[in-house]
Amino acid sequence: MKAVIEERLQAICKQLASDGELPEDISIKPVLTVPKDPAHGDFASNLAMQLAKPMRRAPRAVAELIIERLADTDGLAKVEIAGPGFMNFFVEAGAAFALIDTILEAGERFGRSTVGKGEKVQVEFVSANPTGPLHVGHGRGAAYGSVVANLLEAVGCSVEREYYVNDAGRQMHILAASVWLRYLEHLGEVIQFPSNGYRSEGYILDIARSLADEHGRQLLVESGKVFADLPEDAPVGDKERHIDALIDRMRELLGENGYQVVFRAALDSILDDIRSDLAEFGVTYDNWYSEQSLADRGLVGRAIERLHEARHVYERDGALWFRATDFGDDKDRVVRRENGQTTYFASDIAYHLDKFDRGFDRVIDIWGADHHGYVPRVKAALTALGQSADRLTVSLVQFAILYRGGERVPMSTRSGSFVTLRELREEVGSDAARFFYVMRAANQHLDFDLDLAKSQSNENPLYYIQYAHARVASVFRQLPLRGFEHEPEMGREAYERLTEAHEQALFKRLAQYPALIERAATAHEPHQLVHYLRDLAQDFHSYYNAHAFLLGEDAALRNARLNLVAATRQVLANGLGLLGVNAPDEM
RNA sequence: GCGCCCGUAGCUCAGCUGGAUAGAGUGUCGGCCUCCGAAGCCGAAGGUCACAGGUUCGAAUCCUGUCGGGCGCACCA
Repeated sequence: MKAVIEERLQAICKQLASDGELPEDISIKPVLTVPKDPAHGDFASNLAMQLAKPMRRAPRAVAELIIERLADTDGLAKVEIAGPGFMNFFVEAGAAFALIDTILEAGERFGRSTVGKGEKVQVEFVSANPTGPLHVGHGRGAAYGSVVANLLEAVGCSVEREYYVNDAGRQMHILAASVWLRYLEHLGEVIQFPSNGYRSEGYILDIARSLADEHGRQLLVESGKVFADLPEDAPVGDKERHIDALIDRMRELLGENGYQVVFRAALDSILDDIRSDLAEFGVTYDNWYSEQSLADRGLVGRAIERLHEARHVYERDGALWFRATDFGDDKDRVVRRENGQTTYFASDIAYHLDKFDRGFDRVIDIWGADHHGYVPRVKAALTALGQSADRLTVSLVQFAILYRGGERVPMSTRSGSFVTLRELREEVGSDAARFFYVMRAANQHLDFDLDLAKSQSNENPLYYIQYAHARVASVFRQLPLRGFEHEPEMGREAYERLTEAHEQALFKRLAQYPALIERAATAHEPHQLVHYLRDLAQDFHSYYNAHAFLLGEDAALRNARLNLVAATRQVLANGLGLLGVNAPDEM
């Protein structure tokens, strides 16, 4: 019904233009909103106020003009002019309630649409360095990214979910060296652990042990040979030099093949862990994209060449710099270091070029908020290479702070006191974790209350919503016990009798669902869906408490109500489904 | 110093891209189970939308400045 009125208004605008009332070039898209106050009708429009100026008429006069031309719209009971010039639309009861049938027929598909027109969208999220298990910060990105992907899919985009594996950087070599040292130690060597290696992480020991199980003593080298002549691991200055020299020595002693054995063992083990962790969290990917593969295919070199051909690079101090300041960044950026190695940024340019080469119309990157300074340089590089940077959206996810017993849970990666995503899931469950993560806007700091997420009480908004769903299921379980059955056809004839305020409110809420999904999807804002579901659950609970609607002897009315309630359950289930949260029939 | 995010009820947050009397949860106070699940419902109290200007029919929302909080500012990834 909403769409029908909007189309009519659009047509009227065109008429007005052709009648010379309105300049042709003006483009106003009539949009109906759902007023908070039911007295303001089923829908409201501010169109008359927007047209007032170009038409040089008073808003209320414009409204009258429009209403005259709306006279014969089917299903429209009346239109009122209110306040400064709002038009309030009242829809005929029967016409409106037909939506209940639409919901029941569409089932799981209700709320899905094709407004995305099959646009190819890539959502890249989490992409944490494979140097250890995911922690709670990554969890928020995982939940957010997967729901954004679900939403975009729901509005008809063709979505690909990707994890960018940073398997090429120096951190990975440090990881491999750390594993190797633990392996040597496991086989009885006495080692000196570098202070900036992965020293206290327990999973390093596990990988080292399984390395020993699989390869025995094949990778064993006496520690004397390893550490001879290495520069000191000074507390302040020489850490970097020390570990780099250690890595070089390791490659020398093991040979490239031996080195790769350790490297792969470390990477594969950690990646497997991340993969299963995310899968248990309901997050799956279409693609795991290796950073190393970019270099292997020569794409990093090619990207730098392209920048060079476009004359956007220059040499200084032996390094090659991209002139990012020409494209809005505050500094120029190094793409190839003095030592000849390309930077992470260079890989990232190649990576983003490749995304567009793979044919995505739009690319969404979801990053932790601490990377925000990185956005301008990536966009600068894309612009410099003739790509439209508008097609890249970077969503920044703010940090989550855990609270337990009213106290902030200390989290620091280096101290080893961080909480892993796995621990969080085990403590509160995947449903609660996902729900709480996306409950707030992504650009909002999140206070994650562990006690609340665990509590099975009215304080917990997730339980409130799931309870509404379970309650509806319970109603339908009760039916046969009371000698009734649900006859949708009979109910269909009695929709105009759903006149209670609670029924009207509940129905209106259901009607908003498709538009809400569209908004949440285009704005990349899952929290809108969370709030909607909370409101919908509240409408249902209020209705449920106000009327014993199962008990009446009036079969037609009872079935009309059952249809309404069944539709409510369907929308709750669909919404929770997009959040990746269970909709239980019993709790 | 520069940049990004944020500032709304005691607390945690919405506010649908500028609309009608700024809303929820929680907490506080007071009610509701002989009846479909009380994990629920109903009501009350609670606000200088950080502050000061500006834009216009109309601003929590847009612009400028100030104050306060968080995060960045590598030839690391």
